[in-house]
Amino acid sequence: MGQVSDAKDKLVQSALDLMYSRSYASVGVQELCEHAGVQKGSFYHFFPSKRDLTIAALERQRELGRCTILEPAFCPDRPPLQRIEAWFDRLYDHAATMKRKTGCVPGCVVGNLAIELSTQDEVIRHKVAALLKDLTGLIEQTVAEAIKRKDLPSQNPKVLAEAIVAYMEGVTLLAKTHNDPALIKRLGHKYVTQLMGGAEVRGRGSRPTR
Amino acid sequence: MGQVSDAKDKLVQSALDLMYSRSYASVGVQELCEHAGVQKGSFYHFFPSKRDLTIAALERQRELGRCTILEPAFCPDRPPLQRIEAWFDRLYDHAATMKRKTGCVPGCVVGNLAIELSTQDEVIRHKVAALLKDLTGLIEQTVAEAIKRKDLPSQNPKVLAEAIVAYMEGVTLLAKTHNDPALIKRLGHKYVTQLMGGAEVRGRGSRPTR
DNA sequence: CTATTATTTGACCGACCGGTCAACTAATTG
DNA sequence: CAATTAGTTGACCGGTCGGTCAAATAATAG
Repeated sequence: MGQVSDAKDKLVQSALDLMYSRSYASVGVQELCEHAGVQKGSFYHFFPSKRDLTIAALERQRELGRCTILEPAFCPDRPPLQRIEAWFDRLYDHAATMKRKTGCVPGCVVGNLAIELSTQDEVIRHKVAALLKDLTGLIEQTVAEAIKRKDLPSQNPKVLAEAIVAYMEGVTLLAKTHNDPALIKRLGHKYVTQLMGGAEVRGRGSRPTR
Repeated sequence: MGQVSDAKDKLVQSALDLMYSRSYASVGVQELCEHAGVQKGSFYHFFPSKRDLTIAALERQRELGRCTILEPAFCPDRPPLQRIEAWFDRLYDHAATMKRKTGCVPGCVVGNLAIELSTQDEVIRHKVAALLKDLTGLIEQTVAEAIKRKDLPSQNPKVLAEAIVAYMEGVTLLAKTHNDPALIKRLGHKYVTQLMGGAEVRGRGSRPTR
């Protein structure tokens, strides 16, 4: 009953687009509405506040990231260490595409909001932390598998996964700061491998995938 | 001639304090002035814009970071790899202190502004990039020394230094997101060492400092 | 057709934003 | 002393901020 609408979705997508390429604070409700082609009243019909829209946008980012980056890279018919390589490859491709399209390397949506809002908004901080925990879980499974296959020396997969996520966020931050996607390529594969203690050759092509 | 004033310094320090514990956008010129005990007109007597104050604050942060973190940690009578360990130790101490004092882990001033403003303000982006380049240079010298001493396998010190700075920013980001200084301790020493290819023992106590 | 419900509209709110300015005060110089 | 200069004051500017609301509209259910 009543009319139906895609305004909610459009608002969520606009929030993701605009906040990703700039920042939370620099995107006003006004601009959000214009970008989504929606009136201000409709905004507050669907979301009690700008913060709530942001939470929804983060939720959407979780799905989007899973479909476009994580699932393709962490596809189980690749050996585990190559999944992580493929992940960094995709991050590089994404950064390069964004730079080509917008002139800027926008970094990581999650990391961006984490840094901008963690000290100011506990609700958003928790949401962001949850997304990162999820990601860490995925990495943990992957390295655990690599350890089981003896592609990696025996070690605590949970802490290692945290380290890898940290490294990925740091590399992304540097790429954004220098506005240079090449940095991701340069700091990708090799150093993640070293970070894992996987050193020079170990685990490379233990299945003939390269 | 004319009266003298410490308003400029007070404004710079206030900017550093406030923007560090929250964000650039969330700190208004008004609040900045109140915190510094200065009138708005005085603000614009010393700085043409909020952005210029921010640049000055970043410059101050360079000196502050050098004195309180970098110089103590990278003191040359420690072997090079231990300097990097000492660096992460100091970062942990700092985060823990901030958490105790303010309830929040504020992350890294430079990384925070990098993420918040890199896509929006080229001037600030360049300043931030310069500070990170400086830091990378210091790390590069350090790892180059370690390589020369054979504490580290032969490799490109420039790229390795970038990787270490990235890792440090990433760890700091995670600590801020989870509001947990312990994360820095957990992800510190061990994984930096691995990142460098310094693996388990190599280079540890090659001078009897432990 | 009527009642109900979901959505849309756009004017409006007080607060705050970054920035300007002319008048004023205090210290120094000759 | 007067002149010069550096710093201070606080009112003021147009614009934007996040958020509210009452009335209008469109789709469905009975």
